[in-house]
Amino acid sequence: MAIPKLLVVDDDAETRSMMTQFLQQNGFMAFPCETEDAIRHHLKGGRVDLILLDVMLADENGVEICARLRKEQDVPVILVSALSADHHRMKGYEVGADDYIAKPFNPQLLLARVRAVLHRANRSASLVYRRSVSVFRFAGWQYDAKRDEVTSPQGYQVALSRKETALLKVLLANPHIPLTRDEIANALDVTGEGQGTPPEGSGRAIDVLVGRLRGKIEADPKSPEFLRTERGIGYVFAADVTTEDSA
Amino acid sequence: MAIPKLLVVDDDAETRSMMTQFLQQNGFMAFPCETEDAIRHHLKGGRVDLILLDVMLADENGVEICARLRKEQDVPVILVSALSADHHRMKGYEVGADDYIAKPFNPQLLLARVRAVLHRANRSASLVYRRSVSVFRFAGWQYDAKRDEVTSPQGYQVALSRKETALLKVLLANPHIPLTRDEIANALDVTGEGQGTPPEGSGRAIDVLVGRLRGKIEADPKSPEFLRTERGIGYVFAADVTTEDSA
DNA sequence: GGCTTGCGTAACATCATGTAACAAAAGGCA
DNA sequence: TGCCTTTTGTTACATGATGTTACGCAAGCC
Repeated sequence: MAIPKLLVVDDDAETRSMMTQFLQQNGFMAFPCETEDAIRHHLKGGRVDLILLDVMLADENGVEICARLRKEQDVPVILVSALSADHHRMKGYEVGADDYIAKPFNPQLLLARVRAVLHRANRSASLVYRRSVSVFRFAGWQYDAKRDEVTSPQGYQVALSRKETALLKVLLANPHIPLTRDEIANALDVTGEGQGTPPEGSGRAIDVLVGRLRGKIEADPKSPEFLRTERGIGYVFAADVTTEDSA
Repeated sequence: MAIPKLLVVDDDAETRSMMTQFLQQNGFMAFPCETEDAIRHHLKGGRVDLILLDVMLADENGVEICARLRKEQDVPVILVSALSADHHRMKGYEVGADDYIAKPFNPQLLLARVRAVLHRANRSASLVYRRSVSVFRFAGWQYDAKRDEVTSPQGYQVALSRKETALLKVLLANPHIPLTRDEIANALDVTGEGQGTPPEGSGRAIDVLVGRLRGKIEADPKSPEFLRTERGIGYVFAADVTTEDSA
Protein backbone atom coordinates (compact mmCIF):
# COMPACT_ATOMS: atom_id res chain seq x y z
CA MET A 1 0.00 0.00 0.00
CA ALA A 2 1.12 3.51 -0.75
CA ILE A 3 1.63 5.97 2.04
CA PRO A 4 -1.79 6.53 3.60
CA LYS A 5 -3.36 9.92 3.14
CA LEU A 6 -5.06 11.32 6.22
CA LEU A 7 -7.09 14.42 6.88
CA VAL A 8 -6.95 16.13 10.24
CA VAL A 9 -10.13 18.07 10.81
CA ASP A 10 -10.18 20.39 13.79
CA ASP A 11 -11.20 23.98 14.24
CA ASP A 12 -8.42 24.74 16.64
CA ALA A 13 -5.39 25.75 14.58
CA GLU A 14 -2.84 24.61 17.11
CA THR A 15 -4.30 21.17 17.63
CA ARG A 16 -4.62 20.82 13.89
CA SER A 17 -1.03 21.53 13.15
CA MET A 18 0.31 19.51 16.02
CA MET A 19 -1.62 16.43 15.04
CA THR A 20 -0.74 16.88 11.41
CA GLN A 21 2.93 17.22 12.19
CA PHE A 22 2.89 14.30 14.52
CA LEU A 23 1.30 12.08 11.92
CA GLN A 24 3.68 13.26 9.24
CA GLN A 25 6.62 12.46 11.46
CA ASN A 26 5.28 9.00 11.76
CA GLY A 27 5.12 8.28 8.10
CA PHE A 28 1.67 9.40 7.10
CA MET A 29 0.62 11.91 4.53
CA ALA A 30 -1.46 14.19 6.72
CA PHE A 31 -3.35 17.31 5.71
CA PRO A 32 -4.94 19.81 8.04
CA CYS A 33 -8.53 20.78 7.28
CA GLU A 34 -10.57 23.39 9.01
CA THR A 35 -13.97 22.94 7.48
CA GLU A 36 -16.19 20.42 5.87
CA ASP A 37 -15.56 22.13 2.57
CA ALA A 38 -11.87 21.53 2.92
CA ILE A 39 -12.60 17.86 3.42
CA ARG A 40 -14.72 17.74 0.31
CA HIS A 41 -11.96 19.35 -1.62
CA HIS A 42 -9.57 16.59 -0.69
CA LEU A 43 -12.13 13.91 -1.30
CA LYS A 44 -12.71 15.17 -4.80
CA GLY A 45 -9.00 15.37 -5.37
CA GLY A 46 -8.62 11.65 -4.98
CA ARG A 47 -8.09 8.85 -2.53
CA VAL A 48 -8.28 9.68 1.15
CA ASP A 49 -7.60 6.78 3.46
CA LEU A 50 -8.74 8.13 6.77
CA ILE A 51 -10.25 11.20 8.34
CA LEU A 52 -9.54 12.26 11.90
CA LEU A 53 -12.52 14.34 12.83
CA ASP A 54 -12.93 16.57 15.84
CA VAL A 55 -16.38 16.17 17.36
CA MET A 56 -16.57 19.76 18.53
CA LEU A 57 -16.14 21.76 15.39
CA ALA A 58 -17.30 25.33 15.81
CA ASP A 59 -20.14 25.33 13.35
CA GLU A 60 -21.33 21.80 13.39
CA ASN A 61 -21.22 18.66 15.35
CA GLY A 62 -18.57 16.25 14.15
CA VAL A 63 -20.92 13.35 14.49
CA GLU A 64 -23.26 14.87 11.97
CA ILE A 65 -20.51 15.59 9.52
CA CYS A 66 -19.37 12.04 9.91
CA ALA A 67 -22.84 10.83 9.10
CA ARG A 68 -22.95 12.94 5.99
CA LEU A 69 -19.54 11.86 4.78
CA ARG A 70 -20.52 8.27 5.25
CA LYS A 71 -23.45 8.64 2.99
CA GLU A 72 -21.36 10.00 0.19
CA GLN A 73 -18.19 8.04 0.32
CA ASP A 74 -16.82 5.11 2.18
CA VAL A 75 -13.97 6.81 3.95
CA PRO A 76 -12.93 5.51 7.34
CA VAL A 77 -13.40 8.06 10.09
CA ILE A 78 -11.93 8.31 13.56
CA LEU A 79 -13.71 10.73 15.83
CA VAL A 80 -11.60 12.81 18.17
CA SER A 81 -13.20 14.44 21.14
CA ALA A 82 -12.53 16.32 24.30
CA LEU A 83 -15.57 14.68 25.80
CA SER A 84 -15.03 11.29 27.22
CA ALA A 85 -18.66 10.68 27.98
CA ASP A 86 -19.68 7.34 26.64
CA HIS A 87 -22.93 8.28 25.03
CA HIS A 88 -20.90 10.38 22.70
CA ARG A 89 -18.89 7.38 21.87
CA MET A 90 -21.98 5.42 21.02
CA LYS A 91 -23.25 8.24 18.93
CA GLY A 92 -20.07 8.16 16.92
CA TYR A 93 -20.33 4.50 16.19
CA GLU A 94 -23.93 4.77 15.23
CA VAL A 95 -23.20 7.10 12.38
CA GLY A 96 -20.42 4.85 11.25
CA ALA A 97 -17.20 6.13 12.68
CA ASP A 98 -14.59 3.42 12.65
CA ASP A 99 -13.18 4.38 15.96
CA TYR A 100 -13.17 7.01 18.59
CA ILE A 101 -10.43 8.56 20.64
CA ALA A 102 -10.69 10.97 23.52
CA LYS A 103 -8.55 14.03 24.11
CA PRO A 104 -6.10 14.27 25.67
CA PHE A 105 -4.85 11.15 23.98
CA ASN A 106 -1.72 9.15 24.11
CA PRO A 107 0.15 9.73 20.83
CA GLN A 108 1.12 6.10 20.59
CA LEU A 109 -2.47 5.10 21.06
CA LEU A 110 -3.52 7.45 18.30
CA LEU A 111 -1.01 5.85 15.96
CA ALA A 112 -2.20 2.43 16.98
CA ARG A 113 -5.80 3.34 16.26
CA VAL A 114 -4.94 4.88 12.92
CA ARG A 115 -2.99 1.82 11.87
CA ALA A 116 -5.72 -0.49 13.05
CA VAL A 117 -8.42 1.32 11.10
CA LEU A 118 -6.30 1.49 7.96
CA HIS A 119 -5.55 -2.15 8.39
CA ARG A 120 -9.21 -3.07 8.63
CA ALA A 121 -10.30 -0.87 5.79
CA ASN A 122 -7.55 -2.15 3.61
CA ARG A 123 -8.51 -5.74 4.06
CA SER A 124 -12.24 -5.77 4.36
CA ALA A 125 -12.79 -4.86 0.75
CA SER A 126 -10.96 -7.84 -0.64
CA LEU A 127 -11.42 -10.30 2.15
CA VAL A 128 -15.13 -10.38 2.64
CA TYR A 129 -15.68 -13.51 0.66
CA ARG A 130 -12.27 -14.99 0.84
CA ARG A 131 -12.10 -18.36 2.42
CA SER A 132 -11.25 -18.24 6.02
CA VAL A 133 -7.77 -18.43 7.33
CA SER A 134 -7.21 -21.74 8.99
CA VAL A 135 -3.56 -21.79 9.94
CA PHE A 136 -1.39 -19.07 11.41
CA ARG A 137 2.40 -19.39 11.60
CA PHE A 138 4.94 -17.27 13.43
CA ALA A 139 8.55 -17.92 14.29
CA GLY A 140 8.19 -21.64 13.88
CA TRP A 141 4.97 -21.79 15.85
CA GLN A 142 1.71 -22.82 14.33
CA TYR A 143 -1.90 -22.32 15.29
CA ASP A 144 -4.54 -24.36 13.54
CA ALA A 145 -7.76 -22.43 13.89
CA LYS A 146 -9.88 -25.32 12.75
CA ARG A 147 -8.69 -27.72 15.37
CA ASP A 148 -7.71 -25.10 17.91
CA GLU A 149 -4.29 -26.66 18.17
CA VAL A 150 -1.04 -24.89 18.92
CA THR A 151 2.23 -26.48 17.93
CA SER A 152 5.65 -25.30 19.04
CA PRO A 153 8.70 -25.04 16.78
CA GLN A 154 9.90 -28.32 18.27
CA GLY A 155 6.65 -29.96 17.30
CA TYR A 156 5.25 -30.20 20.79
CA GLN A 157 1.57 -29.68 21.08
CA VAL A 158 0.73 -27.00 23.60
CA ALA A 159 -2.59 -27.10 25.40
CA LEU A 160 -4.26 -23.73 25.73
CA SER A 161 -7.48 -23.01 27.50
CA ARG A 162 -10.29 -21.50 25.49
CA LYS A 163 -9.63 -17.96 26.57
CA GLU A 164 -5.95 -18.34 25.95
CA THR A 165 -6.74 -19.62 22.50
CA ALA A 166 -9.08 -16.73 21.87
CA LEU A 167 -6.46 -14.26 23.00
CA LEU A 168 -3.88 -15.79 20.72
CA LYS A 169 -6.31 -15.60 17.85
CA VAL A 170 -6.97 -11.91 18.42
CA LEU A 171 -3.29 -11.18 18.57
CA LEU A 172 -2.47 -13.23 15.49
CA ALA A 173 -5.17 -11.41 13.58
CA ASN A 174 -3.58 -8.08 14.47
CA PRO A 175 0.18 -8.51 14.42
CA HIS A 176 2.19 -5.41 15.23
CA ILE A 177 -0.95 -3.51 16.14
CA PRO A 178 -1.16 -2.50 19.78
CA LEU A 179 -4.47 -3.53 21.29
CA THR A 180 -5.96 -2.00 24.39
CA ARG A 181 -7.25 -4.19 27.17
CA ASP A 182 -10.77 -3.13 26.32
CA GLU A 183 -10.37 -4.13 22.73
CA ILE A 184 -9.03 -7.49 23.72
CA ALA A 185 -11.73 -8.01 26.30
CA ASN A 186 -14.37 -7.19 23.75
CA ALA A 187 -12.95 -9.59 21.25
CA LEU A 188 -12.81 -12.34 23.86
CA ASP A 189 -16.35 -11.90 25.04
CA VAL A 190 -17.69 -12.62 21.64
CA THR A 191 -18.84 -16.13 22.13
CA GLY A 192 -20.64 -16.36 18.86
CA GLU A 193 -23.91 -17.29 20.44
CA GLY A 194 -26.45 -15.89 22.77
CA GLN A 195 -25.00 -13.19 24.93
CA GLY A 196 -26.07 -10.38 27.10
CA THR A 197 -23.14 -9.92 29.39
CA PRO A 198 -21.87 -6.42 28.86
CA PRO A 199 -18.10 -6.37 28.88
CA GLU A 200 -16.78 -4.56 31.90
CA GLY A 201 -13.79 -2.36 32.41
CA SER A 202 -13.03 -3.56 35.89
CA GLY A 203 -10.41 -6.09 36.82
CA ARG A 204 -7.12 -7.27 35.48
CA ALA A 205 -8.35 -10.42 33.84
CA ILE A 206 -6.59 -9.58 30.61
CA ASP A 207 -3.25 -9.03 32.32
CA VAL A 208 -3.48 -12.37 34.03
CA LEU A 209 -4.58 -14.05 30.84
CA VAL A 210 -1.65 -12.56 28.97
CA GLY A 211 0.65 -13.78 31.70
CA ARG A 212 -0.73 -17.28 31.39
CA LEU A 213 -0.38 -17.33 27.65
CA ARG A 214 3.17 -16.07 27.95
CA GLY A 215 3.91 -18.91 30.30
CA LYS A 216 2.89 -21.32 27.58
CA ILE A 217 4.35 -19.88 24.40
CA GLU A 218 7.23 -17.67 25.43
CA ALA A 219 10.67 -19.17 25.92
CA ASP A 220 11.31 -16.65 28.64
CA PRO A 221 8.05 -15.19 29.93
CA LYS A 222 10.02 -12.55 31.81
CA SER A 223 11.22 -10.96 28.59
CA PRO A 224 8.54 -11.86 26.10
CA GLU A 225 9.40 -12.11 22.45
CA PHE A 226 5.89 -12.19 21.00
CA LEU A 227 3.44 -10.93 23.55
CA ARG A 228 4.92 -7.57 24.29
CA THR A 229 3.57 -4.99 26.68
CA GLU A 230 2.86 -1.48 25.47
CA ARG A 231 3.00 0.45 28.65
CA GLY A 232 -0.02 2.68 29.10
CA ILE A 233 -1.73 1.13 26.11
CA GLY A 234 -2.04 -2.60 26.17
CA TYR A 235 -0.33 -5.43 24.34
CA VAL A 236 1.08 -6.12 20.88
CA PHE A 237 1.93 -9.26 19.06
CA ALA A 238 5.46 -8.44 17.98
CA ALA A 239 6.16 -11.04 15.35
CA ASP A 240 5.36 -11.49 11.70
CA VAL A 241 2.46 -13.79 11.09
CA THR A 242 1.77 -15.72 7.94
CA THR A 243 -1.60 -17.21 7.25
CA GLU A 244 -2.83 -20.07 5.19
CA ASP A 245 -6.28 -20.51 3.79
CA SER A 246 -8.33 -23.55 4.47
CA ALA A 247 -9.74 -25.70 1.72
CA MET B 1 -40.02 -27.26 7.03
CA ALA B 2 -39.75 -25.87 3.56
CA ILE B 3 -36.56 -24.29 2.37
CA PRO B 4 -35.96 -21.20 4.49
CA LYS B 5 -36.51 -17.84 2.83
CA LEU B 6 -33.92 -15.19 3.59
CA LEU B 7 -33.57 -11.54 2.66
CA VAL B 8 -30.16 -10.02 2.07
CA VAL B 9 -30.29 -6.31 2.72
CA ASP B 10 -27.25 -4.29 1.73
CA ASP B 11 -26.81 -1.13 -0.22
CA ASP B 12 -23.73 -2.34 -1.99
CA ALA B 13 -24.85 -4.20 -5.08
CA GLU B 14 -21.84 -6.45 -5.26
CA THR B 15 -21.98 -7.55 -1.66
CA ARG B 16 -25.68 -8.10 -2.02
CA SER B 17 -25.41 -10.40 -4.98
CA MET B 18 -22.45 -12.32 -3.65
CA MET B 19 -24.12 -13.03 -0.36
CA THR B 20 -27.34 -13.96 -2.06
CA GLN B 21 -25.59 -16.34 -4.42
CA PHE B 22 -23.60 -17.89 -1.66
CA LEU B 23 -26.69 -18.55 0.41
CA GLN B 24 -28.54 -19.94 -2.57
CA GLN B 25 -25.69 -22.31 -3.27
CA ASN B 26 -26.05 -23.54 0.26
CA GLY B 27 -29.65 -24.44 0.01
CA PHE B 28 -31.44 -21.31 1.07
CA MET B 29 -33.96 -19.25 -0.79
CA ALA B 30 -32.23 -15.89 -0.68
CA PHE B 31 -33.47 -12.61 -2.07
CA PRO B 32 -31.45 -9.41 -2.44
CA CYS B 33 -33.05 -6.24 -1.10
CA GLU B 34 -31.70 -2.77 -1.42
CA THR B 35 -34.10 -0.76 0.70
CA GLU B 36 -36.42 -1.01 3.60
CA ASP B 37 -39.28 -0.83 1.17
CA ALA B 38 -38.03 -3.92 -0.57
CA ILE B 39 -38.03 -5.71 2.75
CA ARG B 40 -41.58 -4.69 3.43
CA HIS B 41 -42.61 -5.95 0.06
CA HIS B 42 -41.30 -9.39 0.84
CA LEU B 43 -42.78 -9.38 4.30
CA LYS B 44 -46.19 -8.62 2.91
CA GLY B 45 -45.74 -11.28 0.28
CA GLY B 46 -45.57 -13.99 2.89
CA ARG B 47 -43.33 -15.86 5.24
CA VAL B 48 -39.77 -14.63 5.61
CA ASP B 49 -37.59 -16.69 7.88
CA LEU B 50 -34.61 -14.46 8.37
CA ILE B 51 -33.25 -11.07 7.39
CA LEU B 52 -29.55 -10.36 6.98
CA LEU B 53 -29.27 -6.64 7.47
CA ASP B 54 -26.27 -4.45 6.76
CA VAL B 55 -25.75 -1.94 9.53
CA MET B 56 -24.42 0.71 7.22
CA LEU B 57 -27.20 1.25 4.75
CA ALA B 58 -26.84 4.47 2.89
CA ASP B 59 -29.99 6.18 4.01
CA GLU B 60 -30.52 4.81 7.44
CA ASN B 61 -28.81 3.03 10.18
CA GLY B 62 -29.39 -0.70 10.09
CA VAL B 63 -29.81 -0.83 13.80
CA GLU B 64 -32.74 1.51 13.62
CA ILE B 65 -34.36 -0.41 10.82
CA CYS B 66 -33.94 -3.52 12.85
CA ALA B 67 -35.67 -1.88 15.77
CA ARG B 68 -38.58 -0.85 13.60
CA LEU B 69 -39.00 -4.23 11.97
CA ARG B 70 -39.01 -5.84 15.35
CA LYS B 71 -41.91 -3.78 16.45
CA GLU B 72 -44.00 -4.78 13.51
CA GLN B 73 -43.26 -8.39 12.91
CA ASP B 74 -41.40 -11.17 14.61
CA VAL B 75 -38.79 -11.86 11.95
CA PRO B 76 -35.36 -12.98 13.05
CA VAL B 77 -32.62 -10.54 12.07
CA ILE B 78 -28.88 -10.92 11.79
CA LEU B 79 -26.94 -7.70 11.59
CA VAL B 80 -23.96 -7.54 9.27
CA SER B 81 -21.40 -4.85 9.66
CA ALA B 82 -18.06 -3.69 8.36
CA LEU B 83 -17.23 -2.28 11.74
CA SER B 84 -15.63 -4.63 14.13
CA ALA B 85 -16.22 -2.36 17.05
CA ASP B 86 -18.21 -4.34 19.50
CA HIS B 87 -20.24 -1.46 20.73
CA HIS B 88 -22.20 -1.94 17.63
CA ARG B 89 -22.78 -5.47 18.61
CA MET B 90 -24.27 -4.43 21.88
CA LYS B 91 -26.44 -1.91 20.21
CA GLY B 92 -27.69 -4.55 17.83
CA TYR B 93 -28.69 -6.89 20.58
CA GLU B 94 -30.47 -4.18 22.44
CA VAL B 95 -32.89 -3.56 19.64
CA GLY B 96 -33.48 -7.24 19.25
CA ALA B 97 -31.23 -8.54 16.54
CA ASP B 98 -30.82 -12.28 16.89
CA ASP B 99 -27.19 -12.22 16.07
CA TYR B 100 -24.46 -10.09 14.72
CA ILE B 101 -21.64 -10.82 12.34
CA ALA B 102 -18.75 -8.58 11.31
CA LYS B 103 -17.34 -8.22 7.83
CA PRO B 104 -15.12 -9.68 6.70
CA PHE B 105 -16.71 -12.87 7.86
CA ASN B 106 -16.03 -16.50 7.43
CA PRO B 107 -18.65 -17.91 5.02
CA GLN B 108 -18.93 -21.06 7.09
CA LEU B 109 -19.51 -18.98 10.16
CA LEU B 110 -22.23 -17.08 8.37
CA LEU B 111 -23.93 -20.34 7.49
CA ALA B 112 -23.59 -21.52 11.05
CA ARG B 113 -25.12 -18.34 12.37
CA VAL B 114 -27.94 -18.46 9.89
CA ARG B 115 -28.72 -22.06 10.77
CA ALA B 116 -28.45 -21.33 14.46
CA VAL B 117 -30.90 -18.47 14.27
CA LEU B 118 -33.34 -20.42 12.14
CA HIS B 119 -32.95 -23.26 14.56
CA ARG B 120 -33.79 -21.10 17.51
CA ALA B 121 -36.69 -19.51 15.71
CA ASN B 122 -38.17 -22.84 14.84
CA ARG B 123 -36.90 -25.35 17.25
CA SER B 124 -37.86 -28.45 15.40
CA ALA B 125 -36.83 -27.04 12.06
CA SER B 126 -33.55 -28.71 11.57
CA LEU B 127 -34.61 -32.15 12.61
CA VAL B 128 -37.75 -32.11 10.53
CA TYR B 129 -35.85 -30.59 7.68
CA ARG B 130 -33.59 -33.59 7.58
CA ARG B 131 -36.17 -36.27 8.04
CA SER B 132 -35.37 -37.84 4.71
CA VAL B 133 -31.74 -38.27 5.56
CA SER B 134 -30.97 -41.87 6.25
CA VAL B 135 -27.22 -42.04 6.73
CA PHE B 136 -24.84 -39.65 8.40
CA ARG B 137 -21.08 -39.94 8.02
CA PHE B 138 -18.30 -38.16 9.86
CA ALA B 139 -14.59 -38.86 10.08
CA GLY B 140 -15.03 -42.46 9.07
CA TRP B 141 -17.96 -43.06 11.37
CA GLN B 142 -21.40 -43.83 10.14
CA TYR B 143 -24.83 -43.59 11.64
CA ASP B 144 -27.68 -45.29 9.90
CA ALA B 145 -30.81 -43.49 11.02
CA LYS B 146 -33.09 -46.14 9.62
CA ARG B 147 -31.59 -49.01 11.56
CA ASP B 148 -30.24 -46.90 14.40
CA GLU B 149 -26.85 -48.43 13.93
CA VAL B 150 -23.52 -46.78 14.60
CA THR B 151 -20.41 -48.08 12.92
CA SER B 152 -16.87 -47.06 13.78
CA PRO B 153 -14.15 -46.34 11.22
CA GLN B 154 -12.77 -49.81 11.92
CA GLY B 155 -16.11 -51.33 11.12
CA TYR B 156 -17.05 -52.23 14.65
CA GLN B 157 -20.65 -51.83 15.51
CA VAL B 158 -21.17 -49.68 18.59
CA ALA B 159 -24.23 -50.16 20.73
CA LEU B 160 -25.85 -46.93 21.90
CA SER B 161 -28.81 -46.61 24.17
CA ARG B 162 -31.91 -44.82 22.95
CA LYS B 163 -31.00 -41.49 24.52
CA GLU B 164 -27.45 -41.70 23.35
CA THR B 165 -28.70 -42.32 19.85
CA ALA B 166 -31.08 -39.41 20.07
CA LEU B 167 -28.31 -37.15 21.28
CA LEU B 168 -26.07 -38.21 18.44
CA LYS B 169 -28.86 -37.53 15.99
CA VAL B 170 -29.40 -34.01 17.29
CA LEU B 171 -25.72 -33.27 17.10
CA LEU B 172 -25.33 -34.72 13.62
CA ALA B 173 -28.22 -32.61 12.44
CA ASN B 174 -26.51 -29.47 13.71
CA PRO B 175 -22.81 -29.82 13.09
CA HIS B 176 -20.68 -26.87 14.17
CA ILE B 177 -23.64 -25.23 15.85
CA PRO B 178 -23.33 -24.90 19.60
CA LEU B 179 -26.42 -26.24 21.31
CA THR B 180 -27.44 -25.35 24.82
CA ARG B 181 -28.38 -28.02 27.31
CA ASP B 182 -31.96 -26.84 27.12
CA GLU B 183 -32.04 -27.14 23.39
CA ILE B 184 -30.64 -30.62 23.56
CA ALA B 185 -33.03 -31.63 26.33
CA ASN B 186 -35.96 -30.33 24.31
CA ALA B 187 -34.92 -32.22 21.23
CA LEU B 188 -34.52 -35.44 23.22
CA ASP B 189 -37.85 -35.17 24.98
CA VAL B 190 -39.84 -34.56 21.86
CA THR B 191 -38.40 -37.46 19.92
CA GLY B 192 -41.21 -39.90 20.48
CA GLU B 193 -44.46 -38.05 20.26
CA GLY B 194 -46.47 -36.85 23.19
CA GLN B 195 -45.08 -33.75 24.70
CA GLY B 196 -46.40 -33.27 28.14
CA THR B 197 -43.02 -33.54 29.78
CA PRO B 198 -42.08 -30.05 30.77
CA PRO B 199 -38.40 -29.81 29.97
CA GLU B 200 -36.67 -28.65 33.07
CA GLY B 201 -33.47 -26.77 33.57
CA SER B 202 -32.55 -28.62 36.71
CA GLY B 203 -30.22 -31.56 36.70
CA ARG B 204 -27.14 -32.53 34.84
CA ALA B 205 -28.64 -35.34 32.82
CA ILE B 206 -27.32 -33.90 29.59
CA ASP B 207 -23.80 -33.63 30.91
CA VAL B 208 -23.82 -37.23 31.98
CA LEU B 209 -25.36 -38.32 28.72
CA VAL B 210 -22.71 -36.47 26.78
CA GLY B 211 -20.07 -38.12 28.90
CA ARG B 212 -21.48 -41.53 28.14
CA LEU B 213 -21.67 -40.91 24.44
CA ARG B 214 -18.10 -39.65 24.49
CA GLY B 215 -17.05 -42.84 26.15
CA LYS B 216 -18.43 -44.75 23.20
CA ILE B 217 -17.42 -42.74 20.17
CA GLU B 218 -14.41 -40.69 21.18
CA ALA B 219 -10.96 -42.19 20.90
CA ASP B 220 -9.93 -40.16 23.93
CA PRO B 221 -12.96 -39.03 25.89
CA LYS B 222 -10.73 -36.72 27.91
CA SER B 223 -9.99 -34.56 24.89
CA PRO B 224 -12.99 -35.05 22.68
CA GLU B 225 -12.65 -34.61 18.97
CA PHE B 226 -16.31 -34.53 18.04
CA LEU B 227 -18.39 -33.79 21.08
CA ARG B 228 -16.81 -30.58 22.22
CA THR B 229 -17.78 -28.52 25.21
CA GLU B 230 -18.61 -24.86 24.79
CA ARG B 231 -18.02 -23.54 28.24
CA GLY B 232 -20.93 -21.47 29.48
CA ILE B 233 -23.04 -22.48 26.49
CA GLY B 234 -23.39 -26.17 25.92
CA TYR B 235 -21.97 -28.60 23.40
CA VAL B 236 -21.06 -28.64 19.70
CA PHE B 237 -20.48 -31.38 17.24
CA ALA B 238 -17.12 -30.29 15.87
CA ALA B 239 -16.77 -32.34 12.73
CA ASP B 240 -18.04 -32.11 9.20
CA VAL B 241 -21.01 -34.33 8.57
CA THR B 242 -22.12 -35.65 5.23
CA THR B 243 -25.58 -37.01 4.75
CA GLU B 244 -27.17 -39.39 2.35
CA ASP B 245 -30.81 -39.37 1.47
CA SER B 246 -32.86 -42.47 1.58
CA ALA B 247 -34.44 -43.82 -1.57
C1' DG C 1 16.97 9.69 44.68
C1' DG C 2 11.80 9.75 46.07
C1' DC C 3 7.13 9.49 44.15
C1' DT C 4 3.44 7.80 41.28
C1' DT C 5 1.58 4.65 38.25
C1' DG C 6 1.34 0.52 35.59
C1' DC C 7 2.48 -4.20 35.21
C1' DG C 8 3.60 -9.22 36.61
C1' DT C 9 2.12 -12.73 39.17
C1' DA C 10 1.13 -15.70 43.17
C1' DA C 11 -2.59 -16.88 45.85
C1' DC C 12 -7.12 -17.18 46.45
C1' DA C 13 -12.25 -17.27 45.14
C1' DT C 14 -15.72 -18.85 41.99
C1' DC C 15 -17.96 -21.37 38.91
C1' DA C 16 -18.64 -24.79 35.05
C1' DT C 17 -17.77 -29.22 33.78
C1' DG C 18 -16.34 -34.37 34.12
C1' DT C 19 -17.49 -38.37 36.24
C1' DA C 20 -17.96 -42.11 39.70
C1' DA C 21 -21.31 -43.97 42.44
C1' DC C 22 -25.71 -44.54 43.69
C1' DA C 23 -30.87 -44.48 42.95
C1' DA C 24 -34.81 -44.78 40.31
C1' DA C 25 -37.20 -46.42 36.07
C1' DA C 26 -38.03 -49.31 32.43
C1' DG C 27 -38.14 -53.51 30.31
C1' DG C 28 -37.77 -58.53 29.68
C1' DC C 29 -38.90 -62.93 30.91
C1' DA C 30 -40.25 -67.04 33.56
C1' DT D 1 -46.19 -60.79 39.60
C1' DG D 2 -41.46 -60.99 41.00
C1' DC D 3 -36.57 -61.05 39.80
C1' DC D 4 -32.89 -59.51 37.00
C1' DT D 5 -30.70 -56.42 33.53
C1' DT D 6 -30.28 -52.15 31.27
C1' DT D 7 -31.07 -47.45 30.93
C1' DT D 8 -31.55 -43.00 32.78
C1' DG D 9 -31.28 -39.44 36.21
C1' DT D 10 -29.16 -37.41 40.63
C1' DT D 11 -25.79 -36.39 43.75
C1' DA D 12 -21.33 -35.50 45.38
C1' DC D 13 -16.90 -34.65 44.71
C1' DA D 14 -12.75 -33.67 41.80
C1' DT D 15 -10.81 -30.93 38.29
C1' DG D 16 -9.82 -27.23 35.66
C1' DA D 17 -10.72 -22.66 33.84
C1' DT D 18 -11.39 -17.89 34.82
C1' DG D 19 -11.56 -13.76 37.41
C1' DT D 20 -9.97 -10.92 41.62
C1' DT D 21 -7.00 -9.30 44.99
C1' DA D 22 -2.76 -8.09 46.96
C1' DC D 23 1.82 -7.15 46.93
C1' DG D 24 6.31 -6.20 44.91
C1' DC D 25 8.96 -4.47 41.18
C1' DA D 26 9.98 -1.50 37.23
C1' DA D 27 9.30 2.54 34.41
C1' DG D 28 8.60 7.08 33.96
C1' DC D 29 8.68 11.78 36.06
C1' DC D 30 10.02 15.46 38.89
